Amino acid sequence: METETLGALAEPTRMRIVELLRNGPLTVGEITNKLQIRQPQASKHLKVLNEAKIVDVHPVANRRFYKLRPQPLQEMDTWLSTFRSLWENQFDQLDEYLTKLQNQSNREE
Amino acid sequence: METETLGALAEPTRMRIVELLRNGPLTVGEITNKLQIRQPQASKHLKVLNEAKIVDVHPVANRRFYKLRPQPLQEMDTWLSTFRSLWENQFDQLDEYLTKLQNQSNREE
DNA sequence: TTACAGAATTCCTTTACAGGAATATTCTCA
DNA sequence: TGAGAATATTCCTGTAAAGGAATTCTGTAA
Repeated sequence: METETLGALAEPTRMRIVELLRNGPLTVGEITNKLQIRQPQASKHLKVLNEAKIVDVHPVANRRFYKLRPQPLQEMDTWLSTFRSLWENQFDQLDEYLTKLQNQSNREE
Repeated sequence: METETLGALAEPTRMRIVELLRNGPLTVGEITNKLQIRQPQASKHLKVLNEAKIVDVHPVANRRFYKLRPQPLQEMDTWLSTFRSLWENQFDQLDEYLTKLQNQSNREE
């Protein structure tokens, strides 16, 4: 999967934008209002998200609606799925648990 | 979920380290060799991953074994699951499909 | 056409971070 | 204790990226 996707999401404001768009497309102005940021910053962040193909633009008259694209997030999900055994496997969980226990007793020495 | 997790992974070398560690713990030297990078860079990247709680260290004699911690990746997975309807839902897929079709016909004009 | 609203771009400054090279630290074992 | 292997840290430099402010672009409606 693309590190560009992660890089684009690794910025708090952009994370919030993506979370907003989970509920459907929004215009730049709506995003600006909901996040209480300045319009140029919103546009700049949206540009980054757009270049990372995380969002699409749909102009309607004077406005531009931004909308989530499934693909990059889906690719992240697929990539993460290759790690799922780390926490779905009982033995690994037990292992982590024992490690924590051990750390605790170490601290007591 | 933490943007720190995403930031740590949004660097190609660190992604590769995490992917290596999927198969089990490795020492700094092993990572250095497998990735063909310099040892200080390996240590530096591991430090970032460690501060993001993506890896744990287990000293054994002279070496330090680095091991994946499930939690941050699991949190990413949980976060992504809130977007899963974007690509699991038939209607959304159809919507994307129609959008692509429309873009194609636009290009032909 | 003009004026205006919505959105994008540019310029500037500051800060964070990556790699290279050198050096320091830590642990083991003879 | 001293040497050496494994790893971490420091210093330097270049670069990318974020926010603020100002400006520009674009489409709409009168």
